[in-house]
Amino acid sequence: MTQPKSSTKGPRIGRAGMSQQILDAARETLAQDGFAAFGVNAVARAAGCDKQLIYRYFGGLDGLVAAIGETLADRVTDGLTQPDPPPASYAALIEALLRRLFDLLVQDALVRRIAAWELADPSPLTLPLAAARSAGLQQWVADMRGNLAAPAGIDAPAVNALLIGGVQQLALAAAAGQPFAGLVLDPAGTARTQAAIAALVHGVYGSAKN
Amino acid sequence: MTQPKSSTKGPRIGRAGMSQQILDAARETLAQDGFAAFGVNAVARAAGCDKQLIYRYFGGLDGLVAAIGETLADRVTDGLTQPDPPPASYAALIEALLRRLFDLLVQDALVRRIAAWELADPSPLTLPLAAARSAGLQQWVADMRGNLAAPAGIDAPAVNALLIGGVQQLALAAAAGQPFAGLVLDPAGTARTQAAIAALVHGVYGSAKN
DNA sequence: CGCATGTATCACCATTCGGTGACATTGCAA
DNA sequence: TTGCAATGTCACCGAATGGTGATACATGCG
Repeated sequence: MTQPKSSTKGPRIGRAGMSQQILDAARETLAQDGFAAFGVNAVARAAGCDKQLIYRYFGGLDGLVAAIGETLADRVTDGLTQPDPPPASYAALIEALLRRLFDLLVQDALVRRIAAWELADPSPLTLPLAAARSAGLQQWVADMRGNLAAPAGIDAPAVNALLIGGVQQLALAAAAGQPFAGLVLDPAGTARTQAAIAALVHGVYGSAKN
Repeated sequence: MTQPKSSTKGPRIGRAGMSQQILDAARETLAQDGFAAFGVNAVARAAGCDKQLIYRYFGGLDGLVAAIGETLADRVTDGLTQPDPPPASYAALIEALLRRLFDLLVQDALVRRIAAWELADPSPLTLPLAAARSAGLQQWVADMRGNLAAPAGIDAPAVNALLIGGVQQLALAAAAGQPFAGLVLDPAGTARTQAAIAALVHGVYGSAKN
């Protein structure tokens, strides 16, 4: 009974396979349990391997987070992209961005958890993550903008930052199942949110096709 | 040398004094280090007493958080209040609310950390905190509103939730020293933020004195 | 064959955490 | 004075954390 029937040590899937497995487990752990539960032990458990491999292949948690960050910008851009006609105005562009960002955050737990992480526990670790998320947004805008421009006399970056923050906040609260500022985020509340987005965007940027 | 010169045990400041000391230490710990570092040991260390007293006087962390929550609504309402003329329009009311909320969150680390806590790690513990924060906002609005009402045809609760969320998000990012959505939150960025708030509010609610 | 290199795991370390029981001291009250 | 409840501290527990050798196994190369 003591003889090693099936070898438990030694290479089985190889470095490349195991690295990918660890990376997937890290994403899943972070997406499911948030950054507070995100550690070497938890990831190793989820990956079904020894934590030593995380140090060997990624140089610790830092490297693992950096690896997640490298694919994050594309994940955001892809998550925002849907096949439909290009926006006819700057207002329509921003409205589409906000609506899809809301949907993306509600659906993609990883991106949502990362957003929450940046806010609650900013650290050198989260800086590249924040940059990657921002880059993903900007990439989508660059892809879709065409030659649309914001109306003159309005500080579009500041206005957009505010709106993006609002959407992000509501999406985080929705995922938490908590009402926010008196707004309950059930399906009906979601519809109201989208209508409010439209009202705000067209209120500042105008409904005309500029 | 073994005789107890100055007694280290036994009552010194009494239950009331010690409870207050613990409560203060809890607020400071949460404000300084955030919810991730907020635990029985950390609070007891900061209060300079044994953690057993936290269990005795508050019934554990839960009760301590609840005690913090009880004073939170008033803290928010007071933090928003400043002596100045009542708003002349619904738009001015909301604009004042948003500007002051931004300032409050930037200055009051405790309120800010609690807001971040609700987002990053929602739990039964944070529910009363979220409710208290929301109640503080609503109390201020009730005090200031007079008989101003939102323009018809606009879902004011949803719009306001979005704007409040945006302000909150920017304030959290500012405290973290991180740019948000391309907006750098130095003094100049803060000025731009306030201008963007005004533009958005008057865009949806109109500049007229309704 | 023999041996080095890469792969994967186990065992262990010090530290911290939340939580509890036992004990010393004080002050009030009978 | 005696007794007792309240106050405050200490010591300990099991569990979990991040981190580091040492070891077993597999493979390829000479």
